[in-house]
Amino acid sequence: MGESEGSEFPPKKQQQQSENAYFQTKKLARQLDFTQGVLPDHPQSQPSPLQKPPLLVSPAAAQSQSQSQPQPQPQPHPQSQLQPQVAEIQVVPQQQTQQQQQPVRAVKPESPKSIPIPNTELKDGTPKKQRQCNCKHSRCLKLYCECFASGTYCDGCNCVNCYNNVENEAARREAVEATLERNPNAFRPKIASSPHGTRDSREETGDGLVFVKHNKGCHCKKSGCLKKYCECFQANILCSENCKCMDCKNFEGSEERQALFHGDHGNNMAYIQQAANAAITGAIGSSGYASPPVSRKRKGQELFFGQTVKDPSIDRLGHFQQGSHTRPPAPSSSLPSYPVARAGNATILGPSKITYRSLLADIIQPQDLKELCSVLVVLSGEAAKTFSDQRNSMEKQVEDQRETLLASSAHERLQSHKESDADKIVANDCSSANHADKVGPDDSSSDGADMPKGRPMSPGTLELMCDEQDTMLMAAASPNGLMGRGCNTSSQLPCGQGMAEAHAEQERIVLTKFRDCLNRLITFGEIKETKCSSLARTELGNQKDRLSNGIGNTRTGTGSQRGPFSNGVAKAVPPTAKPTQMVTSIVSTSGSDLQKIPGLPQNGDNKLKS
DNA sequence: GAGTTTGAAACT
DNA sequence: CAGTTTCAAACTC
Ligand SMILES: [Zn+2]
Ligand SMILES: [Zn+2]
Ligand SMILES: [Zn+2]
Ligand SMILES: [Zn+2]
Ligand SMILES: [Zn+2]
Ligand SMILES: [Zn+2]
Repeated sequence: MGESEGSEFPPKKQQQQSENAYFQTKKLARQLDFTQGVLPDHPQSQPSPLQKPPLLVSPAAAQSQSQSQPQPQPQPHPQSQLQPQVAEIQVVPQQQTQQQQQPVRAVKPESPKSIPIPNTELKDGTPKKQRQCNCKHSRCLKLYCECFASGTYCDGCNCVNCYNNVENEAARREAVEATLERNPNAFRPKIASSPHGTRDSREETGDGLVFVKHNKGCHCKKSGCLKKYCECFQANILCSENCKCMDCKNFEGSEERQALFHGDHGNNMAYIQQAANAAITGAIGSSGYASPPVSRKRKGQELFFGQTVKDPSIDRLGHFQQGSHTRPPAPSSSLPSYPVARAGNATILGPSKITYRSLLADIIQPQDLKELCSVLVVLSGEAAKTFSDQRNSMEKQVEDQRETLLASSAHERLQSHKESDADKIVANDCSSANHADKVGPDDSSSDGADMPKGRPMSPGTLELMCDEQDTMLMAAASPNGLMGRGCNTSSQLPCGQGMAEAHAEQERIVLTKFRDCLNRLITFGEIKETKCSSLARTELGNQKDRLSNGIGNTRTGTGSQRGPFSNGVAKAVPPTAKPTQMVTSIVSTSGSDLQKIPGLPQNGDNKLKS
C-alpha cells in the first residue's frame, strides 16, 4: 500500500528546485478535453499508429532555439513520423541499404503484454492505443515515464499516483521545467535527419533512404543492441557512432542482426527474440565480452558486404571507432553538415540568413490542427449529447466517433507520408538556428531540431484551416454519426429551445477548449521568448568568436564526407522505416523545431480569458 | 502473473 | 564527469 496511495506521495525531492517554464505536450486532444470529465475518458483513441495522441503545440521550440545546432544534421526533411520513444535520434537520408530488413517494425506501439485497454473496443486488428505506462514511483513526472517523456498526458494508463494529467498541471509543469533544466533536449524527438550525401559505403543505394541515428546513442552492455532494451534497436535504427554500446550487433552487415530480420518475420517477435538471444549468447560464448571480438561478426560482415563496414573501424565493441575511444566530437562532422543541410533542404528557412521568425512559428502543425478540430468536434458532440441525453450508452458512441475521427485524421496524415510507423524524424533546424555555425561541442547535438511530428504551419495556413475546420466538423460529424447520434440530439431535439441550449453549451465548450489551447500557445511563446533571449545573450559572445573562423571552417565542405570514415554515419538501415516516405514527409517541414508542449498554462495574466 | 534483466534517467 | 541508485520496460519462466 504504501506506494499506491496516491495522493500524497512524497514528491518532493526533486521538485524543489525547479522552476521554469515548461510545457510540451503532445496531445492536444487530451489537453483539450481537459477534462476527462467531460469525455468519458478513454484516452485512447489514438488513431494513429503513432504513439500517443496528438499534440498541438510543441515546445520544442524552446529548446531548439536554444541550441543551435550542434549537430550536423543538415537535413532536409524533417519528418514527421513518429517514433518510438527513443530518446534522440537522427535521421539521415541515405540510400537504401538493406532491403531486407524492413520487416520488422521498429516501433511498435503496442506491447504484447496485456494492456488494459481502456477503451474497449478496439478492434483487435487495429490497435490504436497508445501505449500506457505502469509507473508506480515516479508519479509520471520523470522521464522514466514514457507518457511524460513523450509529452503526453497519461490517459488510460495503469500508473499509480499519477501527476501527469491536467489535474496536476502545476506539478507537471514544474517537472517539465526541471527536466528541461537538466536536459534541454529532453523532450525533443529523438530523431533527426540528415542527408547523407555520400553513398560511399553503400553500394546499394537506392535513393532516398534515410539515415537515422540516435542523438545520444545507446550504452548497452549486454543486449547486443538486438533487444528492445536498446533504444536504437527499439527505434529500428542502427547503432551509430554516437553509441557507446558494447558488443554491438546492431550495425549494418551484422549477421546477427540480419538473422533477426531474415525473412520477415515481421511480426514474429518470438522468433526475433530467440534469434537475438542466440546472437548474444553466441557472441558471448565465443568471446565473452571482451574477447576476440570481432572475429566472427566482422568477418561475416566483410564477407557479406565486403566493403561496407570494412575496416573501418569497428572496435571490439563493434562500433565504429573513430579515433579511439571517446567519440570525437567530431568537429568535422558537425560543421560540415551544416552546409549540406542547407542544400538538401532547400526549404528550410534560411539557415544562413537570419530572418526573423515568429517565436510561435512552426509550433502548430497541420496534424495538430486536425487533431484540434477532431477534438473540438468530439467535444461538441459530446456536449450536445450530454446535454440532451444523458444516457449511458451514449458514451460509447461518442467514443467510437471520436476514435473514428482521430483515426481518420491520423490516417490522412499517414497517407500523406505513407507509413508512419517508423519514426519521427526530424530535420533539423531551425529557425533559430540560424546562427549557424555554432557548433557545439558535441553533445548537444541535437539540436537541430527535431520535431516529432509534422510540419509547421504558417499563420496563413492556420487561418485557412479554420474554414476547413468547419467543414471538417460537419463532415466529420455527419458521417460518423455524430450527428446521427450525438449531435443530432441537439439538432433533432424536439424543441427549438433545447436545441438552442445545446448549441450554446457546445459553443461554450468548444470555445473554452480553444481558449485553453491559445493560452497554451501564449505560454509557450513566452517561454520561448525567455529562452531565446537568454540564449542570445549567452551565445552572443561565443558566436562572435566562431564567426571569425567559423563559417569559414568548412571543413566539410560538402558534407559528403563527414567523418573520417565514412561520414560517420551510422550504420544504417532502418528496417521499418521506409525511407522514401520518410524523406517525403520530412521535406515539408523545415523548421521543425518545436516539440510539443505539454503544458497548459492556465494562469497567466495575459492569457485569454473566456 | 511473478520475477528477472536491462539500460536510461536521476541522483550523489 | 564518473559512480551509484532508481525506475519502468523488456524479457523470461
Ligand atoms: Zn507513467
Ligand atoms: Zn502514462
Ligand atoms: Zn501516469
Ligand atoms: Zn544499444
Ligand atoms: Zn545504439
Ligand atoms: Zn549498439
